[in-house]
Amino acid sequence: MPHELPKTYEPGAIEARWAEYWVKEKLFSVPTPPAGEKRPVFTLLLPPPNVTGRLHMGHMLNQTQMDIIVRWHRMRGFLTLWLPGTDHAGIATQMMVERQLASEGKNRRDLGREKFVERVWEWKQHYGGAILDQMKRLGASVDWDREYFTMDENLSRAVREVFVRLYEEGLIYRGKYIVNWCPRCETAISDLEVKHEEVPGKLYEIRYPVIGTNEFVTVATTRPETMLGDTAVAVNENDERYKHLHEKKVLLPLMQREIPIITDELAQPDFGTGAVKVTPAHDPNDFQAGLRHNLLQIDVMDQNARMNQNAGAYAGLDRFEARKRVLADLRAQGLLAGEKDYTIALGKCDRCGTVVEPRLSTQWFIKIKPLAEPATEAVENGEITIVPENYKQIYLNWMHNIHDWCISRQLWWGHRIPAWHCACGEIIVAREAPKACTKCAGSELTQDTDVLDTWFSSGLLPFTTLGWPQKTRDEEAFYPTTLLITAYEILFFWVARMIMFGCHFMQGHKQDPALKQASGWCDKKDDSVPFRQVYIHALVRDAERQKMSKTKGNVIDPLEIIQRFGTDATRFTLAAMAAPGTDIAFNESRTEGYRNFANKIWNAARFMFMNLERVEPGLRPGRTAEGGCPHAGIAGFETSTLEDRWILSRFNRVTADVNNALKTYRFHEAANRIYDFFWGEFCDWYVELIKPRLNFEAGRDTKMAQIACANLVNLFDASLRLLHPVMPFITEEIWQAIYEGKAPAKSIALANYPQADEKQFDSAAETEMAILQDLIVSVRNLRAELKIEPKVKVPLEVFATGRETRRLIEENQVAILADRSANVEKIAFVGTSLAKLPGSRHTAQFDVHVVYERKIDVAAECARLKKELGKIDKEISSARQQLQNDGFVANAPANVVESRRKRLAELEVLHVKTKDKIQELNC
RNA sequence: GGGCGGUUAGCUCAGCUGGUUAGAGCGCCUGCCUUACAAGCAGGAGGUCGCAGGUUCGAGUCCUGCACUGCCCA
Repeated sequence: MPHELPKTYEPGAIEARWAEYWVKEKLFSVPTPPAGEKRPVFTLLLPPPNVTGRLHMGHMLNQTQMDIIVRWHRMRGFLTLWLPGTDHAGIATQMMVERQLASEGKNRRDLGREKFVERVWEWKQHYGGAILDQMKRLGASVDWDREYFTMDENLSRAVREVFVRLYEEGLIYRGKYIVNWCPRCETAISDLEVKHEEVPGKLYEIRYPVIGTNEFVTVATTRPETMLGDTAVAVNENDERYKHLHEKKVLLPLMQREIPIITDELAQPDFGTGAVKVTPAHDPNDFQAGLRHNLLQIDVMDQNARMNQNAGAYAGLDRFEARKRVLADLRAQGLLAGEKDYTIALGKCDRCGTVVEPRLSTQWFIKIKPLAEPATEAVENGEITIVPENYKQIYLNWMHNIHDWCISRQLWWGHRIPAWHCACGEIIVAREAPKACTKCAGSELTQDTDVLDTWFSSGLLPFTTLGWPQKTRDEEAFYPTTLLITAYEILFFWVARMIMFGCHFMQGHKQDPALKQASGWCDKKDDSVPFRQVYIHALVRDAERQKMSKTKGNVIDPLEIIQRFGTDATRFTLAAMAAPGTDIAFNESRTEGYRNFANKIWNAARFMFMNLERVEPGLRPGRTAEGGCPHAGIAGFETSTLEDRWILSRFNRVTADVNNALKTYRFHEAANRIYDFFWGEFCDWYVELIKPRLNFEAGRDTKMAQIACANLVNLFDASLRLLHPVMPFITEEIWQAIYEGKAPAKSIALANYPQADEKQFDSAAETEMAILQDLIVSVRNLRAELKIEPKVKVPLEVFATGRETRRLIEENQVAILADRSANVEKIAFVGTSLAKLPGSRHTAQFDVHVVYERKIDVAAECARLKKELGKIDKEISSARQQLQNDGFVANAPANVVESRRKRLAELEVLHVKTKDKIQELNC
């Protein structure tokens, strides 16, 4: 089989095959843990993508990070539950199906509510699962057996339960208020669903004649069309300009309606003319003022923001058309006193971009303060930690200024509000449809036509997906969920609401103490929170740092990137660029680089298999004696040489770093550490250094070769496990191949994650290896500078400053002689410094001279040496200055002072050597 | 108006709690098809860490101000 491995890694077929295998084998399904379960648990809820959704880069980043963390926990022996599902996405889904109907020349009213909802379900059956299929292709290791949909019967029942309880507790109320209304979606939306945009506009000044005088009051407004609904003019009580007009009335132009002049703080003397028109039905501030002064509320628009019959002559006009007409008419009557350029903060519907109309309507609201308080405390006192920490303050600020939440939507798709209206006016809120009115016993009850905000149901998911309102073992074991990974954008929409609902409805909940302890959450007092930690990930932008948007046309399709570079490379790109707190400018060249990394791994594997084939089959690692998975480090690694000691030490350090990085969600650090290790140390040095040992020709030491080979395969196995959470596919492919179908687990995903063994840290080996690397690099360097033909072998002269260094170089001559780029013929040791010789290089530990006839380029060499000397001298003076400074010696940690001293000694040696050489060359 | 972030090599970005010589990838230059890999190997050039102060024995890292820039909220 290894013979058949293509020279270039081709991810497509391999990834598809494993993705399917993982799902088919149900590798990531987690049964309800029995009582007495002792393993630590890790629970993660997938932020449900919209059922209408298609995978975009944001999902891909989010899911990559979740999958990394999830696989990492699973491999470390946690009982790891990742719950997938989709969101019914009220407005978006309804829009989708309405569009479909429109193409058939129909609209939802033609169908009627019931048929329409059926139609949405049909649509969902056909197209709804797309994004989950895409997730499967990403390798997301979720428990597909537990997939949820927010409109599922059990979750819907939980939604009704929550609504009824909140209503009974007085935390849900119904009332007529100004809400944000989208005239296109024909529904109310919450404050959060309005996006403000600063646009250039005009501030118009309109003259209202004061009745019984020849005077006018001039009011300033950005929305002249709403004047048709004016029911007062306000001035500030203390404004001297208007004191004489208190208690008077004005005649509203165009409508010829008499309206009072009132005094109210609404009018700021320094804004515009100091007088403002008051339109209680079309502005939230005016609405409040209207209540204060008992003003009429005249609604002049309909649900599509067209002027209605209250707008007199303007009825039937769209609001923007009406504005033009109103202005023209005012101008004609000489009542338009001025227009000034003005920046307007325009509110637009998050979903469709239509300008939102503040509209007076009857809606359901949640009284939020009582819910917000515990949710604020949970974060303040650290029961929930938010990473990166700066989001904590953002969260708290928002919670401190939170407003009541409008939860009703005038849609057909969603959870219908469990309230029934009786002809007598009574409203009955109940879990199931009531038979008769609780007040008049009448049976003519109609259910409220509104549905709930989609976020209302998704806010409940952390507990409803685990069986709430029933008390279940799942809930006891897996709640609170461990972590939430999500985008900043939905911190308020979703995260805050989950915390509020969790703290409220799970109050008093206790997680199974054994599991809680095993999972490391003993220090947490509150088990009502929906999650212990929140990690907020960055935004993925395009290569020019622009936010991706359909309108800009700069959207990068992750599936297309995957197609070209493979899922592993795409995942790696996102992981490697995901430094906490900074946005990702997605750069394709990086992905290309990580595809190359995959190819590098692939070819290293080919090299390994090539050698494995020549060894008895018994050498391949198999099941351990206990029959379980390979242990959590490198098994069966024999350190017989310096490079063995070195790579083992490096592997353990990298393993420690990677585990630490993942612990703190430093994905980029984890990815980069593995990359540097695998490519820069394992491939570039270790594999090269053991090549001489892998010679199986007759007369060679086969025992030595076998050890080298075993080391190689064991190290590879461990490295694959280390990398697996980031690049699940290629690691699975090679890992399975190593075991030739007899792998100790069904998947590398179920093998053990490497843990560092500090006993295998070997600083001495690392220092020695660094000297050896310096020597080899010096020779390569000299060869390049002397322009020696790559094929020509050169003899070397070496002077070692210390006895230890000499021994080191002597003992590792084979390694030096085997280096293809250095291409050394033989090594001769000398007793005096070679630093002065042309064609030599020096470090503080050794001088090396390439014996070669060709003249060096003296001018270039001088330039290099002078530059080097300059650097050395600069560093020497700063080091001396530092060491002469009593404050430094007294205050700096001992190891810092010590290393500075050592460095200075080294620099002094380098100074002498470099200086001598400059003199020798007559620079 | 309030709040938060960014400014480090030609480009895209690392540099966590202040401590040896500021790193990577891509791009660029030079040389190599060396039997794992040209999606590769070897070597090289390239940075007064936005500006000005301050704290400190020591600042890319902490503080203040300024400039430019991005985001969120009202």
